[in-house]
Amino acid sequence: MAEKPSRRDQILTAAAELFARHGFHGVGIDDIGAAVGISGPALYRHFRSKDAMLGEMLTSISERLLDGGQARVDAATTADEALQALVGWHVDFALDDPALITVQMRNLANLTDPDRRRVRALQRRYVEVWVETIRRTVPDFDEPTARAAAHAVFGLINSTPHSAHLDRDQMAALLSRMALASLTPVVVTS
Amino acid sequence: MAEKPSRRDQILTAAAELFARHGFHGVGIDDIGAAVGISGPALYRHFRSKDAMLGEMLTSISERLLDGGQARVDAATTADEALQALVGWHVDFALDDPALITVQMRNLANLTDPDRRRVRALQRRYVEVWVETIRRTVPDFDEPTARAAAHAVFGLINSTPHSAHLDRDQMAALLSRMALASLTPVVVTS
DNA sequence: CGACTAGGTAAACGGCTGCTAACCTCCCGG
DNA sequence: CCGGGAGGTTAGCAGCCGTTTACCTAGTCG
Repeated sequence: MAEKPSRRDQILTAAAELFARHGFHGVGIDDIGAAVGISGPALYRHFRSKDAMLGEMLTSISERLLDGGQARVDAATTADEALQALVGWHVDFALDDPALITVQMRNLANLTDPDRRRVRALQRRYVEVWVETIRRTVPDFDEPTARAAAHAVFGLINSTPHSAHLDRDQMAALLSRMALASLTPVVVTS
Repeated sequence: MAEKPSRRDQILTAAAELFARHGFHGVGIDDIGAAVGISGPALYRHFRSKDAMLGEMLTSISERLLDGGQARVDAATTADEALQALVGWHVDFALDDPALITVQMRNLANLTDPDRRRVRALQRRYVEVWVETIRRTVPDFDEPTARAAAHAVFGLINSTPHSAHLDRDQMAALLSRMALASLTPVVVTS
């Protein structure tokens, strides 16, 4: 089978890589074309515009994140389990698709208005999944605090692309451990 | 006295704000001018080029981060104290200058080659300060792990700009607590 | 076999944008 | 009073870049 990736998908992954490295405006249509072996305007056989590529890229990322996260939480039986699953899910995503994570973090501002609305809505729902899960395991967080904590954990996990010094498994273990520890309820020490 | 900020500095802070919001390529020379009340090419009385603005901006940020961090560590007497001071320093910086932090995170790729080399060198030295401090308090981290952990903590703290739901002091307390907790040595529970 | 389609090309256009040029106006020291 | 530098202005150029156009293949299918 092997399910050869469609041209559209080839283009999207190549573009994601480039956008992640140079930023949306730092990448030309010709660069993207060259990255998949065709040149320049041939891309318009597959996408209506450069903006449309970014739009499709970001909405699909946001959908995958939300769906996967929701599924992991639903599959968990305890609150602690849910949080661990959520952290593991996001860590895996960030380690397996660093380019996509980077683009999602940095290039929201370059979206078309309607696209940005869509992506923002999806992201908000994903954050809500986190907020609910966090509040179930860390009772001393009120809702705004939990939301801020969720964003902080995203930052922690998404920092991945900048440091590839460790191999994948060690990195996953480290990030999961740090993320969970950062969400530990205050403990009175000594 | 009041030490009125020089025109150069006005321009740099305005530009930082714009770069943070729209990205380097997303901001025009005219936008920056308009933000300080003059228009367009007048900026060239103060900077040699748009790239030079970004260069000066990022090198000064990196220098401030390094110097301040080093000073805090030097002033501390114990290892734990040093780590707390370092975290507090970075948190304060991120909360007081969210635009600068954002630009430093996202726009390294837009620097001129020599500028990028300079900034990278400064950043590396700053990371080294963290690595040494972390390793003094978390003995079970080897050096690459400590480096990865440092980057993760940067990500955690630098996520600030995306969530201003809490007021400054609550935010500072939350971020410091989370950052320190994420660096806690493994504890055998139950 | 012919016609249509999918997917590619190279060439050209048009707008945006960084930067330069030419010029103007304070202000201030001798 | 007057000469020059500091700091503006507007007009314009040059180059880049997203997009359109016109054209060229292969396959595919009636």
